[in-house]
Amino acid sequence: MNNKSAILTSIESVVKLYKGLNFEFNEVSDSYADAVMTIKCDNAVWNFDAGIKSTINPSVIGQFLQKLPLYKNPPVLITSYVNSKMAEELRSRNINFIDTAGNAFVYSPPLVIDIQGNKPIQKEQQVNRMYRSSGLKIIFTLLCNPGLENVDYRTLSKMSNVALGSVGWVMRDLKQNGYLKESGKKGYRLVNKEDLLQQWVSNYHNQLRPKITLGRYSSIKENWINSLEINETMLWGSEYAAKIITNYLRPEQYTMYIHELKTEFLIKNRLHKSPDGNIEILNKFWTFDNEWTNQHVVPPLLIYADLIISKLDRNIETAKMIYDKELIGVIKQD
DNA sequence: GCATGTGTTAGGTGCCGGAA
DNA sequence: TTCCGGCACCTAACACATGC
Repeated sequence: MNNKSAILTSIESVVKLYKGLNFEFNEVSDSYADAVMTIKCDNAVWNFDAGIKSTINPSVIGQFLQKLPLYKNPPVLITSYVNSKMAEELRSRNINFIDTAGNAFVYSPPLVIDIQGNKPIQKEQQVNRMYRSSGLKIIFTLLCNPGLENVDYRTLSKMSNVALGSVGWVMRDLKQNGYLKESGKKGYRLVNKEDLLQQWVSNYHNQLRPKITLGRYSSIKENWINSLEINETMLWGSEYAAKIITNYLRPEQYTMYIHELKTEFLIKNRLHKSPDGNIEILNKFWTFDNEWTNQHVVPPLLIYADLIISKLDRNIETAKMIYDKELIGVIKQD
């Protein structure tokens, strides 16, 4: 049983406790929904397109919002646990959800379900190493460099900037989770990349991004962006990178990925720490170059992830453009 | 048989969260 | 605030495979 089926099985036993309502779940293999949830009450019937997620965080919400136009029925998020803060945010955005702890918000008048305050019944499952920071660095390298799954571990460790010892553990997890399949003479092949990409985006926000964030800055220079001294270790991410590759977005936030942030760089560009600044600097965690490096732009996967996390409509729209233009071709090569 | 390349793993280190 | 234990990650050594 995969993770989604396990969550669905738990949900089925939870919703039996909702008196007067009959729930049915039918798994589907659409590009947007994982299942169709049907609620019956007296003679009334409601259908919902369900997205099943192992966790809920801002990036998952972003991905969910990106797919909204595709849903045929009102959508509902099904997950293991939604904490009270996240539940409040989902309610405020009118996003339906049900979790395995028994919390739910389903608003489709006259049907209204709003159950709060239930705590998770079991401790979170042991997290795979592949979704820890070192694992996420390796997966990022693999997703950005198709065919790299058969290079030796030392090369992969250098490109991903993780220790050699970690590579073996992560590759083992990728095999165990069905993302790395033996393919005869060709060695191993990365499969199910679309799911892996979405998992990467979700976990990047929680696990890796906080560790590589160096801080927020503002510049005291007017028109600083035009006089910025760019060096070879600095790449644009998020909104400004999206502007460069799509020419669609007008950036309000500026995200830089820098290999080693040096004081001279800050002094030259007159950047100073500011919690509300519109310049965010993060550590560039990978060492490989690709076609985007010359344009001082991070790989599209990272731009996509940062835009999705922002949860802003225009950014999500741009993320979808980048997904369709730059990512779908790579992940469909199974 | 030796050199080199590769994957595995034991032990050390540092970080983080919870308890006092 | 400090201490402590658990955990993730890294280093370095080891074993094995391969090619000359």
